[in-house]
Amino acid sequence: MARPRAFDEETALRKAMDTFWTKGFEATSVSDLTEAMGIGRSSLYAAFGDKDAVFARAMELYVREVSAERVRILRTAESARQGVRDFLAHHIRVATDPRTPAGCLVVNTALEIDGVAEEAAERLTSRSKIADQAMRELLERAQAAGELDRSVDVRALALMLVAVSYGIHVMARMHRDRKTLQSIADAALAQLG
Amino acid sequence: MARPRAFDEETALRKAMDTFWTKGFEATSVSDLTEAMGIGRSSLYAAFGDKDAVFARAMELYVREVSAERVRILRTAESARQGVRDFLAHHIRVATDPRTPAGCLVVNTALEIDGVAEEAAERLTSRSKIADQAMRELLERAQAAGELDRSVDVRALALMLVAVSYGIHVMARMHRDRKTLQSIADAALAQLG
DNA sequence: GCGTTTCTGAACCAATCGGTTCAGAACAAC
DNA sequence: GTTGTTCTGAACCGATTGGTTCAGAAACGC
Repeated sequence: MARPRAFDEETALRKAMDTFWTKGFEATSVSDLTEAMGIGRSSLYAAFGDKDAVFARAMELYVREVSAERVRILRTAESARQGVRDFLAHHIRVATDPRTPAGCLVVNTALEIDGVAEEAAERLTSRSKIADQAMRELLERAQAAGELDRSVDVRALALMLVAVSYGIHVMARMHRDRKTLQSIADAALAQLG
Repeated sequence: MARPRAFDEETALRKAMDTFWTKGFEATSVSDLTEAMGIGRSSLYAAFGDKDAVFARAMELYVREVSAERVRILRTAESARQGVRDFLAHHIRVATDPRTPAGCLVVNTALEIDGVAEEAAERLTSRSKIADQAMRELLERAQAAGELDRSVDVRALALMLVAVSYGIHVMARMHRDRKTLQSIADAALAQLG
């Protein structure tokens, strides 16, 4: 029995996510946030706490909607080749989608926040390990199935493929040319026959 | 016939470079700079102009000392395999050197500055293309010499290897484990037989 | 309608931001 | 030592930062 919130929390959070994604954490002021989210200052503080909390919630949203899909792709893949191809294609699609900011929020902030906020960096690190692990397990399944040679170091190869996805996001911030990024993914795929 | 500068410009610039490298452009205040450089505020403005100019000069220094060496490695390599190995090894060495901040100043700022400062982003982009080109030319030489199969797309492979180097810098900001990064480089090298 | 609760916009806070000014110390040439 | 120049530290600037407060509008159950 009270006045209901005039804005949808998730909609507002999505706007905040876009802002952080585009400008980075440090360059985004609370005024930038309230403007993008279309809410007042006090509403923001009442609903979320402070700027750090908004960022944490925005990152949660990103991981839930974007990163999680990639892990799903790896876990449900029927072959290493198909899984890696779809994994990289998803990275490229998000990185170059004109409806969303360039690159990847996680990669952007991983490079920005370290050396400043220790805890946030650690959260990111542990999150990134989930994808590392999913990639490694996919390659191990492929090795067991005979798709991949027993002699290859799956841990190293898994991390290398994840590194390529990071590199794609860095390049997406520089030129944002879909075809170029796709050719990079193809070159990486050559590793899998 | 005047009072000489009490600080060495390049030494001070190197300190500024480290600060930007560690904290990023936005998170670094002018006070951070003067403290790290060991000079007064007005000395900084008299000698360099403003914060943006200090950053530009620091970036110049980085490119001159760090990036240029990588291009040299690629241009003087005797084989694609040796060149790429040394190229990636240099990236890893710099990214994990305890005497310098983690990662790569160019990669860090490429992700931070875009969408904020257009011109600076463009300068970075054109700089990065120098390394792209050197890598491509190395692979083309290898192809002409028969080291690399004629069927491979050298442009794509070159960009893929550069993307791996970017990915290595992202990972260096996350964990900074030299051995892990080296194994990634080894996995990428497998592409060259 | 009423009363209660919660949200909201605007005013406000100290602190810090990038940037400027200036009086005087420090040094080189003579 | 004097002169002429330049560097330096500190005080200062308006603007903006992240964050708080509060009076009143708005919406619910009744």
